[in-house]
Amino acid sequence: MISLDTETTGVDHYHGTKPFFVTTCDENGEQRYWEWNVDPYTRDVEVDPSDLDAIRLLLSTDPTVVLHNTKFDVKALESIGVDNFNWNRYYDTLLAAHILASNQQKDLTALAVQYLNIDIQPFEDVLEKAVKECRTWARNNKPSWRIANKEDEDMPSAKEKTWKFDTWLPRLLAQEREYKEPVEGCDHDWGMNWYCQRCNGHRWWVVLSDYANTDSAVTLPLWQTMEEEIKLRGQWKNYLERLKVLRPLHLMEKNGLTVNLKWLDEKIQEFSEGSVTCEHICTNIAAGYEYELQLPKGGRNKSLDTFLTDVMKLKPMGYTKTGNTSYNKEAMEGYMATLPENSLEYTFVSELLDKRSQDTAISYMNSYKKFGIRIPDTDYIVLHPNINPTGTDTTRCASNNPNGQNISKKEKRNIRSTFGPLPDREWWTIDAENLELRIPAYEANEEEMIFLFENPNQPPYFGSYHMLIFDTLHPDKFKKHGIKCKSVYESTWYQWTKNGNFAVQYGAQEVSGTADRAYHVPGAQHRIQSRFTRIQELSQRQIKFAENYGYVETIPDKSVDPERGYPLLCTRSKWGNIKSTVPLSYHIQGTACLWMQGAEIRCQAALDDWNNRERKSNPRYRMFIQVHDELGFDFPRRAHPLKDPKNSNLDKIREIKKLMEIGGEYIGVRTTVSIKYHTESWAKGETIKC
DNA sequence: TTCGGTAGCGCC
DNA sequence: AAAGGGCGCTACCGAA
Repeated sequence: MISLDTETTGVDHYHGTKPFFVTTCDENGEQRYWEWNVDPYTRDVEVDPSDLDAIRLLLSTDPTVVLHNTKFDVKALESIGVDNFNWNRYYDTLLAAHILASNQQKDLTALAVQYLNIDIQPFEDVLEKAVKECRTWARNNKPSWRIANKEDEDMPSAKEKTWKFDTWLPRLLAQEREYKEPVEGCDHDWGMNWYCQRCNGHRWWVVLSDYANTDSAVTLPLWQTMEEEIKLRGQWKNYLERLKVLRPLHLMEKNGLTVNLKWLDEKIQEFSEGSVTCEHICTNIAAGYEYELQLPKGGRNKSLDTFLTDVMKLKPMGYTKTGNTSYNKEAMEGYMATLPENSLEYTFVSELLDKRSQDTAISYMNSYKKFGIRIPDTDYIVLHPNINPTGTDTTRCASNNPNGQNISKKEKRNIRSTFGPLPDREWWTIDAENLELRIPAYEANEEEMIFLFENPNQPPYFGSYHMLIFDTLHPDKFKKHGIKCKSVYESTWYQWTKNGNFAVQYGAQEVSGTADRAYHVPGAQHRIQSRFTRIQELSQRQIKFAENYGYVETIPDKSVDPERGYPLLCTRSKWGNIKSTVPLSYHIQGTACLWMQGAEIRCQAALDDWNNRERKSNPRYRMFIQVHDELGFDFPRRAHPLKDPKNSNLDKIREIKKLMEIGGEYIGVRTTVSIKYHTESWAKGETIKC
């Protein structure tokens, strides 16, 4: 068993980030490490091929490898041609940290303190100090060096703490300035000015290697402690299952998703013009009040605040969590509902709302351009959003650089329309249907709801949960129009019913009236809860459990561990008690995302099988994104699934559908998926029943 | 100049 | 004492 860690020139593996330091440590504490120079003008790493052979050889002896954030190091190694990492023999301390304490800090420094009582922070502090000093020196003395910078197009992820991208700098500067190299074996006594009092060596030579080697040395004992603890808590099977999802996610990230650059530019242009028009209308209205308005690029600034509060004298519609008057979307919609439609105030508010939504969309699209990699000879760029399975308090994945999970599908500001398969490819997107509603319904045995989910073709609700609730709240309307209420009240009562349902799903408390306001029906939540009492009881059980133990567990998965679910620590209020809104929400959300995790693992195995059979150098059947309950597949383009099923990918999609839906059987919930087929864009999908 | 908090808005 | 869960990104603003 060895631990392995890499230090890199950044985090953007697809923009030239490379490892310049690889360190390993075995169970006897023997360390091996490889360090390469970074060209300061290009940031290219001058890798020694014989070192690569040594690393490959080490991996080929099939050790069990322990890493902290496996996907990152595997991508770093792959970028320099080391691609024999064995996904069947590794452990990850980041995943371990999540299963042991889902909502606590998970960085190596925090874990070393917590599990080993070792403080490695001083190594990071001294590294930070050295790097920052070196950056300042380099900026002043080597203007053509490529110091990490937010504006550098090969570092789209550089935001704050940019110094972390330049940890290669101290050693280089030590050489550049001809500082004396510390004598190996000397028991260094570092003085205040970086010099060793004993051997006269300069600390910049070793500040990075000391830091990195400490990390790899700590990782093994950390893992051993964590492994024991995971087993002690009866979570070993759940942990092993969790390990399996990293490879599918890794491949998903590598595949990435394609955006049509022309469509993207058109959309940016359209929204930019739209935003300017809104801005003009707003500033003109303000001018009528003799107020020189400076609209913010983001949500709000002082100029806007003053205008809304003091000049137009709008009464507060709601408050931010710190108690300031809120001018968010909800407040704006509140003004629009109460002000006369032909008033200046109404126009101002609606134009401001319009401007904001377009500005948000523009900022997202600009980030796609920043992160996108051009695909030669096409109009497409490809994005590689990072997917972080330990980024949330539950088992949900987070996504960043760029975030692939908040791409607008609103009708008016649809951005998914700029995403789509390459001309020789086709996309399939598969959604779990009402997954987070089904889980509590089946678990609590809420019979009326289960009947609905089991009989999607039967009257009166035809499988629609929203319609069931609609009838509960508006029986007269439902009696009159039946299922047609959906279209008759599309943007009013039906939409409000959906809004209220989501509020309840995410834990809105009855006493707050939040859900009632969303439903536009006083007392709505109470009426619903008295019709569906069992889910309410389930919630109480989860709260009780969380109050006793501090966490909730997901529903045990029979294919993983029939005894134990995955533990999720619950958020506490500032007074230290469990927030009552959390336990059921985490229990359901956590279960839903493990359902998806299982689906990803099973689907990737099927894709591997198909790809191996084809024996092409590039895997042709791939997953490209997951958005919590939606999974995207990128397949070679074949015939249309309805027009020419035999020559289409329909058989493979049927298999995928089966592999996804079977996950419900393991948790006692009937789960179904809906399937869309895309040849042009992510926004345009044909529903395929199969 | 850097950094963190606040706010707003996109997704499920 | 309060009562809507989970995220990431951008802009703004004030303090370090």
